[in-house]
Amino acid sequence: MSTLRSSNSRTRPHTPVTLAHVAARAQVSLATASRVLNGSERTVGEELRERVMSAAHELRYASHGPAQALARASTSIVGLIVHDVRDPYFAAIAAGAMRVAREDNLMVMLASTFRDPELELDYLERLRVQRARAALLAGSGNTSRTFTQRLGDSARAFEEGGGRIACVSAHGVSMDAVLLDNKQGGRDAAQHLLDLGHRDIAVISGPAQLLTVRHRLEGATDALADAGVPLPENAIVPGDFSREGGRLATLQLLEHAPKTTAIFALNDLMARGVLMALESLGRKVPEEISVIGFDDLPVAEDTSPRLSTIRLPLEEIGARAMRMVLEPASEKRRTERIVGEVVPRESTGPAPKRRGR
Amino acid sequence: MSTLRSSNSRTRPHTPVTLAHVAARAQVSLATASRVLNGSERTVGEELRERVMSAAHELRYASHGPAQALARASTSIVGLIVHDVRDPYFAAIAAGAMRVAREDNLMVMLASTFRDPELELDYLERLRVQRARAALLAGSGNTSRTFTQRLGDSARAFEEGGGRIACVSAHGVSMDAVLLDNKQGGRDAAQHLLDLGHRDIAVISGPAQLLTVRHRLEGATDALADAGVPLPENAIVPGDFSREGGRLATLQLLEHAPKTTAIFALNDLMARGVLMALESLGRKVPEEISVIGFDDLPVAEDTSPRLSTIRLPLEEIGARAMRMVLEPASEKRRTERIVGEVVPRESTGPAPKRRGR
DNA sequence: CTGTTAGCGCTTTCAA
DNA sequence: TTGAAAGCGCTAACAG
Repeated sequence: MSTLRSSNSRTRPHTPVTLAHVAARAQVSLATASRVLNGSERTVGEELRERVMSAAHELRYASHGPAQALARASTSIVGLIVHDVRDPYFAAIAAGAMRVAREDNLMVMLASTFRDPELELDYLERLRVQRARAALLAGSGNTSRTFTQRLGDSARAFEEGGGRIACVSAHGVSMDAVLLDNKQGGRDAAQHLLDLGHRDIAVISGPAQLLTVRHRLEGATDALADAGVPLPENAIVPGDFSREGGRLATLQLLEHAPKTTAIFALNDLMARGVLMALESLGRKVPEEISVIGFDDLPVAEDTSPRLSTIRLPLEEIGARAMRMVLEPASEKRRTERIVGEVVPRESTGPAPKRRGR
Repeated sequence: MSTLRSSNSRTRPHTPVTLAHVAARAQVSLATASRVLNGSERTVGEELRERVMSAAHELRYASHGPAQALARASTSIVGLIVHDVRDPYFAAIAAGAMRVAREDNLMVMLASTFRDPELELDYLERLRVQRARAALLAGSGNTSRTFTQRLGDSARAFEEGGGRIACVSAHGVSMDAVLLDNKQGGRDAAQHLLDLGHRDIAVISGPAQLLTVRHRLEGATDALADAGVPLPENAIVPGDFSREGGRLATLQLLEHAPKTTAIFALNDLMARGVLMALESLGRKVPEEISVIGFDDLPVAEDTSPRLSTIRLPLEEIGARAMRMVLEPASEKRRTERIVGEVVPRESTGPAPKRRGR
C-alpha cells in the first residue's frame, strides 16, 4: 500500500509552492515574506518573521532560483571548464576551485572539453546563457590563431554580459590568469638531470599545439643549451600526454637513441608510461636510466621506483584562480605566477659511467 | 591604446542585449523573435526568420537562461553529487554521467560532499532551488536511520518540485538506482584467493558505516564460510579507504596475524597502501603474500606488481544512472544491477606451502 | 516595519 | 504566419 502511494506521488502533477503561498499562509505581504526568506537585511518584526518562517517550513518552501536570478539580475552559479575530469591534474584544480566556490555559497557547473576547442567555445557560450557569475577556463592551451581570436571574442561577450572570466595557464587570450611557470619547471627538471651527471638526455614530449608542452620543452632546451649539452632532434619524441603515449614514445626513442641515460617526460602520466616501457625492456631505473616527470600527481607515488617530478600545487592553483575570478573586476588584467618545485624521488640517480668513446 | 580600451570595457556598466533589442532591430514582434531563436517549431516565414537571425548575430545575442527557465517552468540543468572529484572512482562515474548530459544538451552542476551527510542534504536542497531537472546521488552510503529518513524527505521534496532523482549504489532510500553488486564482488574476490589455495586470508576493510564496505565484506565472509575457511576477527582490519589507510592497516594486521598469505583490500586505493606496506616489510608479492583490490581504478595498472582486482565499469555506471534519471518518471522504482568481474593480474598467485603445523 | 506595485526577459495562448 | 498581452516567481523601489 505504501508502495502504491509513493508510486503515485512520483507521477502526479506537481504544484510547487511559491512565495505567494507562504505569504498567504503567514498572512503577510509578498514583500515581507521575501524579506525574511531571502532578504539580507533584518528589517522585519519578530512576530511576522516567525510566522513566515514557520509557514515556509510547513510548506517545505524552496525559493525559485531562476526567478530570483531574473529579479536580481545575478545568479549564484560559476562555471568551470576543464579538459577532462578523469585526468587527476584537472580533478585537483577542480577540487580547489570548488572548495572556494562552496565557501562563497556558489554552485559550480563543470564541463569537460576533451581538448576540443569547439566544445570549449560552446560551453563558454552556455555559461553566458546561464548568466554564470564567473567562468574559469582550465582546459585549453590551443594556440591556433583563429581559435584564440574566437575565444577572445567569446570571453569579451561573457564579460559584457556582466560575468567575470579567468584562466589557469596561458590561453593566448588577454584575461586574468593564474600562470604556471612551465618554462622554469622544464628548466629545473633538465637541470636536475644535469646535476646528476647525465649528458645523454631525451625528452618525451606532448601534443605540440599545447602551450604547456611548448613551454616545458623550451625550458629543458634552454637548460641543456646553457650547459652545452646537445639535445639531438631524435631525442625528442612526442607522445599524447597519456600513459600509453609515454610507453610507445619510449620504445621508439630507445630504438634511435639507445645510449640515453635520462628521460624527461613532460608529465607524470607519460612518465608512468616511460617506466612501463623501461621495465618491459629490462632497463633498470635509475641505475641504467633516470626518469623525471612533471606535475606530481598521486601516480608519482604509486610507481616503483617512485617518480621524481616537478610539483605543481594544483589545488591551490584552482583555489587561487577561483578566488581571483570572484573578485570584482579591476582596471587591469591580473596575473599570478606559480612556480613548481623539484621533488626528487627514486626514479632519478647518478648517470652511469659512460662506456668508452 | 588597445590595452587601455580593453581595460575600460572590463569595468564599464553592462547593457546586456535582450530579445527585445533583437526584435526591434529586426522590426518584428517579441513573439516572432522568440519563435525563431528559441522556439522548437518552424512557424516563421523565411524572410522574418532571416532578419531575426542576423539581428541576433550582429548583436551577439544570447538568451537569458533564468528568464527562459521561469517562463518555461523548466531548466536544462542536472545535478550530480559525489563524494570527491579527486577520487578516481567518482571521477569515472562523473565522466560517464557528464557524457550523457552533454548528449542531451544539459549542463551539469557538480558537488562534492566529502561524505558529509549534511553537505549532501544541503546540495540536494540547492539543486531544488535551481530547479535542476534531475539529481544523481553518487556519494553517500551513510546508513544512520535519521539520515536516510531526512534524505528520503529531501528526495521526495525534490520530486514534488518536478525533478527526477536517482542514485548510484544503495542509499537506504527508495528511489531509482543503479545498484552495484558489491556482495557478489566481495564473494568473487575471496573465491579467487581460495582458488589459489590460500587459507590464511585477511581483509583490509573500510569505514563501517558505508553500505559498500558492509556488502563487500559480507560477500567475502560468506565465500570463506562456504569454503569452511575461518576468518578470525583480528584478520579484519579497518582502514579509511585511502592509500595511507591501507598501509597503516596492513602494518597492524601483520603484527597480529603474521601467517597471512593473502589480503583482500576493499578498494584499490587501500590495496595500493597494502602493497606499500608489504614492500617496506620486505614481503614479496605474490610469492609470500597475495593482494587483491576492488574497483579496477587506473592505479591498479600503475603498481608493480599490477593489482588483481574486481572491475566495476564505472563510466558505464555513471552513464546508465544519468540516462535513467533523465527518462520520464514511471509508476514504479527502477533498478539496474551491475556485477563486477575478477581481473587477475600479478599481485595474486598460488599460496605458498604452509610451514609445518 | 510593512505593503503596493512595477518590472526582470522570455514563452505562450489567443486573436487577427 | 504574425502580433498583443498575460503571466512565470521574485525583488526592490516607493509609499505609508
